[in-house]
Amino acid sequence: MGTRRRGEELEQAILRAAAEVMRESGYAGMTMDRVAARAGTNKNAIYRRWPHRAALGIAAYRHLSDAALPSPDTGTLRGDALEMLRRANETWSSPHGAILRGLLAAAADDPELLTLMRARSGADAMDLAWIAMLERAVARGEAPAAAVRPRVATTPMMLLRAEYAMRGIPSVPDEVLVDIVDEVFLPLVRGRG
Amino acid sequence: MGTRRRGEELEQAILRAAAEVMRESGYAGMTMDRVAARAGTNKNAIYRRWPHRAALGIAAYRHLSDAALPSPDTGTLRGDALEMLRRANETWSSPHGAILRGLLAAAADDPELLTLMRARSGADAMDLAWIAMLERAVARGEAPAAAVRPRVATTPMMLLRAEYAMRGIPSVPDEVLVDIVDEVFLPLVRGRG
DNA sequence: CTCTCCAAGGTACGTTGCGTACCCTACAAG
DNA sequence: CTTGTAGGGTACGCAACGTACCTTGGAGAG
Repeated sequence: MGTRRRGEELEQAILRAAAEVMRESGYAGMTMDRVAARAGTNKNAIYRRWPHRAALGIAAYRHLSDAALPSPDTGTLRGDALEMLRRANETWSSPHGAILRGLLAAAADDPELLTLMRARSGADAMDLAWIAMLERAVARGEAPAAAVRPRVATTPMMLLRAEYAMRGIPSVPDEVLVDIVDEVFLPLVRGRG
Repeated sequence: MGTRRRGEELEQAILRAAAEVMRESGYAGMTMDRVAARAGTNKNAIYRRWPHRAALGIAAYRHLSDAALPSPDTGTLRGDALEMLRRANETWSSPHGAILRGLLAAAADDPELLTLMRARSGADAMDLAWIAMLERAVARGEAPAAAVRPRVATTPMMLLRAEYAMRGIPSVPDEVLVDIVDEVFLPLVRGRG
């Protein structure tokens, strides 16, 4: 027989299996027995590594989320902002996003898990991208330097997230994205001049 | 013995029991057996009325949520806005709010339940209060008429909600509320002039 | 080369909680 | 008085989580 897997190798196999199961049936359908079976091992091996299902789910999520997209550079602040929102909207409304929402719901009342999620889902990197975007706009003379503030930079994504929480969810219509940019973000940036 | 309860009377008893249990142990602790026991009946009577636990939870939630507070009127737009946010923050971070979050998490992937929640939790009434607030500010000459736009009015509450989703939750620090008002809401309103 | 120890495998179990099935009983209406 | 319907009691099936315990492979020390 193939030699018995150990340590790192086994760990990767479990994570891969968990990711596959989540892709097929979402986080809700990711049962420990199923993951164990799929990975060709048993629950012991899993529980020796992660304390509970949620932790495994979060750990496995990174196997789905791939490299961060490069920051868009359309030449205008409006174009960049819209592009960022559109990409985020696409990601969140994909099957991929459904999994993330499932995880989020499961972690919703456990702050410890929530911070884990934050780290894995690249929310912080996202904020930095918005700051960078604003700085480019300032360099082009398109926005006042005073507009480069964290609260301003994070507002559009925050609004998009809240929009998800309110609606049934799947996908936010494009008009809303345009609205967020034209009615909130740009006035906010320009108002600082 | 007291005569056997039926129809409306029994239904109310069940809802009251469910609300009590939720108050004590949150939505997660609201098991069907417990509710039945507390109501002095059995699960049959419950399942004859609600298809599943979530539906009962949502139905019982109205027994906790009481009348809407009156809109604040501090004399300044800034004061009103801050007061609204502070009240919302208090409500959401109370035990009461914990229950609501639990319900929300449970309903998160069922659009049908989500709309039910929206109706019960009075989110729409909230938006109207913000519009009214803006109109008073316009009447006082404190804000340009062009600032009375739905997207502007809903932005602070949206930001607060997103803040909850991001953090572990319980309570958003007051500085954040001040920030939302001073860094986003007021500039947005004034920028319209 | 052998021994030893730990991680992995196998399997079964205890527990909780949802939702269902049945059958018995009170009570209201005809 | 009869009868149908809603309540009550109870037990069950089932899915999943998390745990216990024992057996076995195989890597590394001596």
